Amino acid sequence: MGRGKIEIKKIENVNSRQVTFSKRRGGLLKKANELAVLCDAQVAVIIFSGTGKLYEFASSCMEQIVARYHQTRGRLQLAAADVQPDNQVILHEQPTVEIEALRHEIEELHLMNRRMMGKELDELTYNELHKLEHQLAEGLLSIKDRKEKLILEQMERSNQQIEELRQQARVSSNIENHLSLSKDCCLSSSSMHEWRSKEVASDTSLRLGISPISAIASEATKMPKLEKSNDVMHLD
Amino acid sequence: MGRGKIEIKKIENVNSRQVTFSKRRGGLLKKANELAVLCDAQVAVIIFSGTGKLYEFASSCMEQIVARYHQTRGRLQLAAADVQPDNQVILHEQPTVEIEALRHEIEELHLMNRRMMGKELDELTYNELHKLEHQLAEGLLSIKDRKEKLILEQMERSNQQIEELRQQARVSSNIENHLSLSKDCCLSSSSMHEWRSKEVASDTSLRLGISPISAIASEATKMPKLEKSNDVMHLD
DNA sequence: AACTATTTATAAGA
DNA sequence: TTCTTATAAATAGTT
Repeated sequence: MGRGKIEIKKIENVNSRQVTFSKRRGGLLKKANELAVLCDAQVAVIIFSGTGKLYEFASSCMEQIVARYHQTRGRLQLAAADVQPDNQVILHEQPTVEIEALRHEIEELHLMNRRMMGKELDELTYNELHKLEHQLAEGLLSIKDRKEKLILEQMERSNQQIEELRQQARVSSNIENHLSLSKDCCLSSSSMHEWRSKEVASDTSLRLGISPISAIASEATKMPKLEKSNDVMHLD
Repeated sequence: MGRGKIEIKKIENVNSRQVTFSKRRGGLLKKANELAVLCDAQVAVIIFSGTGKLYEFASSCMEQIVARYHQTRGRLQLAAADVQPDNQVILHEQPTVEIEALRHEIEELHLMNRRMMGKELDELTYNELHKLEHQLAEGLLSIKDRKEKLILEQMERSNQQIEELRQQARVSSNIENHLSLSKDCCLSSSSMHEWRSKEVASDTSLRLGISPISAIASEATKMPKLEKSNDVMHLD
């Protein structure tokens, strides 16, 4: 992508190597971010220049991504080692040591979770608190967006259903009956909380734990308010 | 780079998200390699798809690059990749099972973390989203409170210092000198982010991973705004 | 640091 | 999925 094609081998001219590094580094980090955002992926990039300077990108916490990498990789390595029992197995950890490490990681993740819930903040610096706040605020927005999307989808489905019922009613000339039915199927606050997105709902989603809310907080579950009134929602 | 321009935000259509992920993942890994070769840099890329699948590139050994990253960051790597040649490597059946269980737990915690950051929400029901939102909102409040507390504490310390300096100034009858000094020690936006709470700050707090902002996003670190002007803050 | 001629990546469509 | 192709982006070489 330039005035001429180049072959991919080390650029010998120090100066143009430096320039190219600067340009392509920016390009790589930008693309890493785009991939993470567009595809909801977790992406980490670490770059050390020839002179030892560090550049990095992490779509979320670098430590967490690296930890996840180790944890995923560890599993793969173990599986591979089980398949191919070598004579030299020095890379294997003693199980108790590995268990210790995993427990430690679990502790850290629990701590992170508690902090996201606003607990155990005492040891964090102002700067860290600020980042945490920023991240939670972003997460909150995504969650609100997703909720809104679910509502609108359900709305659409309800409308379709109502339309079908209306047409049936017209055919059977029994209007009152079906009107009372349509009242039941739309937007009661008690049924709202049971909605699921069509395809993806499964048992596992429950197991994968939204952290338990305190008993008191869960009592006061509120009806979501729809800020934007939408044409689709007007049933007439 | 395609038939049309797209904006960089999460692709909602699951299918095209998958396709784009596949294409861009390849592109990113290719470019990572090119940067490493052309510019003689050390490059590592870690990608987790939304479904948890791992993809990676490392211009040399991933472990080595990550270790160098940690070293540069001035932290020890506590991950499970600790290799210590042991003479006593007895594989019991039970530990393997326990390790599997621990890893499973870690996966769940990672998932929870990502969800709190507003990722991977697709499989959650409306009800679950609502609880999650509520919890995050509460957490956010706690964090804001804690930040405010840190600010007020710092404020108080600054005030004391200023008072001391004032008294010294009065004693030495050299007022102008100390006034200019007091100006330096209060509330510059650049120093704000470096504040630490007095007793509890420690190295370990960093390791416990508040997420670093993405390289791109981190350029635009903002000054926290103080919504509430407080008497304590008025130094005169 | 800018500027472009080109190459490369990739979005949309088949 | 994989291929194709029109178009957007990245960037090599130049100013």
